[in-house]
Amino acid sequence: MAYLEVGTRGQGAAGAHGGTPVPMAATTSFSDFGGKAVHYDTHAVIYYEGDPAKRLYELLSGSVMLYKLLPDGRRQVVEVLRPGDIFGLANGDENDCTAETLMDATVQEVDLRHVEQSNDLQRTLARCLSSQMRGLHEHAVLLGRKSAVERVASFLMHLVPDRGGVSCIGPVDPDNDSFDLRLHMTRQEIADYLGLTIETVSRVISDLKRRGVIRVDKADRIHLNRVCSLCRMTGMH
Amino acid sequence: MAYLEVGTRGQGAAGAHGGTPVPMAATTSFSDFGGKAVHYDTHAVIYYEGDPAKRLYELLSGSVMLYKLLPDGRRQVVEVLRPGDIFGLANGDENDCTAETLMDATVQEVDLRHVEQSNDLQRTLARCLSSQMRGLHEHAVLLGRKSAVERVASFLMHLVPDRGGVSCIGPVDPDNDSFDLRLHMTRQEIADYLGLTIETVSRVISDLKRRGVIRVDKADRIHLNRVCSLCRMTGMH
DNA sequence: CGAAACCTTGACTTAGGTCAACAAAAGTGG
DNA sequence: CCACTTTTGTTGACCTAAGTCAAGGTTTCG
Repeated sequence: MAYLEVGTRGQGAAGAHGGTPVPMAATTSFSDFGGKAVHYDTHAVIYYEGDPAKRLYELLSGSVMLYKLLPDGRRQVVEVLRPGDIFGLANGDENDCTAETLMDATVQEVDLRHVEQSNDLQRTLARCLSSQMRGLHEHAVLLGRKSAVERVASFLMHLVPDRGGVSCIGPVDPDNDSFDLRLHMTRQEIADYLGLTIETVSRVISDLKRRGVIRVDKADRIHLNRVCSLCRMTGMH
Repeated sequence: MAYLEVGTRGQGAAGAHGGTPVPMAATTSFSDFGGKAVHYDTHAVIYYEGDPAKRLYELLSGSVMLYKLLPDGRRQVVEVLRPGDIFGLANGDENDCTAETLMDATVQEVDLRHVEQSNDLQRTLARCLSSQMRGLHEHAVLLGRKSAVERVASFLMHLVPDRGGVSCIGPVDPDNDSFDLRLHMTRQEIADYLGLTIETVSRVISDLKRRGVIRVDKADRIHLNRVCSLCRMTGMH
């Protein structure tokens, strides 16, 4: 296991146990408090739905999806996590989702009893959860009310930093409103995330291609020709 | 506006039934820490999506829904809250949803700055949020992967205490597996919650009636003839 | 190279949406 | 208490977006 302390985050305030009162202005992170960093390969399962929950996890690098299965095999990817997100939550004592990596990932694992005791961890937890909750709210709108095109457009827009949100200021260069992105999910994973079938996802992508909004260099390498056009297809403007 | 200080929860909150005297440490509630209890009438808006967030709210009694609107008027009800739930969360400084009562409701309102300072409130917050998060995960499965019948069946089952969950033990009396419930939502609200149209909700209910699974006494008064049958229609067994 | 996994496309089906009419409650005001 | 409007719910006829099934093309990898 090779892990580097992710530098950008927090200030290495003594990882002491229990409620050491840390000046909490800055973005404290789970990695600042005990636990260990663990590396997982692509498509590794970190835990299964129904497993007893004994740890809390913070994603340090890479990407992880949480999904639930219905008994007949239908799957819904419920969250796609990015570094800084927290998972492993359970109110009872069982994990409510399966957690699987989408690419190599490093994860900070903290014992639940430890989390229970630390005021700082609780505080960080509350902040992370409320942020993730907003994401879930927005995703509920996508799943409940958006068309297939709107779903795919929204999905792609989420992969473009600083665009599409409330604070979106439009293209930096008005003559070149393009962006290159990498999907770290297969068509099936995207479909299960967006509540569609693999065929519909494929068809929508082909359609965006035909309309000149995107260019597909490789299945997982997509060039957005006009970010603003795509944004107008999300149903949010 | 008449508000009484609701020191002890009006109805048992999530999980606890009525008379269980709870040890303080385990289930601290927002009402234990400052703020004021406010009463809202049926279909009152507590705040709008986009309003600056300045308070945190705990639902003490009654029922509140959170919803988001798309610019063209499509609505998604994102959560239906029960006593003990917390809302008013915002990661930036704007509320991400509109909060509207479904029936008369009493709400404990705590200033956000106050929440920021209290370790106990942060702890309570983390616990409530992780519980609500599970609900959102399950709802994502409903919205992304379930048929109309499964959605309505799941919705109704959620209104039956102690049934349908992992811990469901089946009917108490094997000869009488019935239950009476009251909907506090219009067909339109149910539709917007389940990601369906009002017509589909109406048709599914008529269909359940025709099949003898339920009896509709008044539009909002529904008698479940066979809870187990209904449960088998949720897609989860 | 060959197998397996993944992606795309076409032809066809269908669950649920749309539109429209009507029925049943629930307010409102005299 | 009764007209009278408004809101809410139901039902039917029809339509369409997305699902299903099937075939073939690409990429990846041992």
